[in-house]
Amino acid sequence: MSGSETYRKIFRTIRRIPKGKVATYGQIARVAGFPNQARLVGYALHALRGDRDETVPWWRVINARGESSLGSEDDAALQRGLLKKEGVRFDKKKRTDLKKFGWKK
DNA sequence: CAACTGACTGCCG
DNA sequence: CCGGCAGCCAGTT
Repeated sequence: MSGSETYRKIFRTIRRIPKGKVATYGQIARVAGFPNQARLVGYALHALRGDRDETVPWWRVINARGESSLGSEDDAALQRGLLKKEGVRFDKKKRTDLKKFGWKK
């Protein structure tokens, strides 16, 4: 179990991301109250993989480069698919424009 | 208890 | 634009 208070704040923040927008790990961390701890966000989401009960839009969280940071290209493709369904576009390098689709808090 | 590891990031060259 | 590197944290071994 990873029901720590820290993770809850992170999940709560991720749920605020509006549909059709994406946020970076670092941004989530900052908004949740943990500046410079992007990795912590990555951890929280990684733990989420086993807990499907948590309704968190994990696919709206990407790295600072604007691309999916998932290990396998397979999962990355799935994430892009979910985002594309919400209107987020990716270029041929599989990157998205954070200036345009980035979540403006 | 120390060493590893990983859904990250900013800085350098 | 891209690879390399150190800082950061929590959960595992």
